[in-house]
Amino acid sequence: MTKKNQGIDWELRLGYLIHDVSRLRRSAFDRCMKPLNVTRAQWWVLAYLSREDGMTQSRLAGELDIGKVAIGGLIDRLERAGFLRREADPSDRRMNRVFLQADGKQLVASMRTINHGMNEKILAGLDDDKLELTAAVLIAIKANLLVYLQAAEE
Amino acid sequence: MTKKNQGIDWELRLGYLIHDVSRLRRSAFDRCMKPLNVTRAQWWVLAYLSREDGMTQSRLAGELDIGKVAIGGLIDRLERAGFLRREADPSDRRMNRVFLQADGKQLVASMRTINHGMNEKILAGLDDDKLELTAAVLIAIKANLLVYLQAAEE
DNA sequence: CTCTGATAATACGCTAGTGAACTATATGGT
DNA sequence: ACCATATAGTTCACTAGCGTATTATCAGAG
Repeated sequence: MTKKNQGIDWELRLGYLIHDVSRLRRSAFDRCMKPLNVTRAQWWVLAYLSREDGMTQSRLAGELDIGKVAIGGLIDRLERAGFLRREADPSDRRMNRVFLQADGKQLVASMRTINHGMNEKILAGLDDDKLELTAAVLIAIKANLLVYLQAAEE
Repeated sequence: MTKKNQGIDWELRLGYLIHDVSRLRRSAFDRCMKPLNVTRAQWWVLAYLSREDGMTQSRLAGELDIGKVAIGGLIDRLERAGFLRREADPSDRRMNRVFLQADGKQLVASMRTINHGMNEKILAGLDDDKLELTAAVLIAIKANLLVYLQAAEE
């Protein structure tokens, strides 16, 4: 009787919770970043780019796990806003490499501190042990999900 | 040294994880539901409605925590597909009440079983203790987030 | 060298969310 | 009874994601 399936069904509760927390976290994030006039999706692009400048669009899409189309649109908007610029790769003209501009770098710095502050408040009152176990459970779930999605591939 | 802040910063890791799991779970869900030709957002509408038929649009928006515009669009599509119907409230003509149609009820039933099966696979190999603690941590984070968002309100 | 197939990016059309402005209807205070 | 305010829903313009089809370019087989 230590196995699952009687009582509350965690399957559903956890699903709701993860969805909820993720959504609320997004809201909070967006609220923080609003004064900087940049969206969450755009922030991710800039953050990844700051760790490795000059990636191709496809590579970026892969890192962020979104489609080529989505990344194209994001880069469009970020380029229009002057935070980065596209540059055709000289050795393979199919590829665009994406480089942060000065404005973009500055923005990333501001965002990092804001983000850090927010995250601290959000995890207030939770000690490391519990967080560690939670992370482990989430990692396990993620692994299951990847298997599941892989299986449905063929 | 049992307090936080040295070593790995959980703030960031957990953030990524929650985001990831939520996203992957959505993907898995969508893949499951694809044969039924209904999206995740639409499924939520039908599920909530099945618990209390005849809600107003605003009420539904509140339950699902999305905006009036979003719910309007979802209901448009669901109505067009014949899963539900709008009906003006006789006592207050500003309101539309939304009712499941026979097709919609049937769909909800199919979805419940599919969803249940998926969730079981996703939580495979995790015992109740760990899941319980994870749920508790997520609930705490959610509470923090609500406080945080509330605070930023004014 | 050429043709075939893979890859990078884009265009297009869809769902889904946001906020702001608007219309129609209710309701409460005077 | 009337006007101000609040509420329900819609429209519009925007960001963001998906899948499919298209175009340009590259790279390898014959």
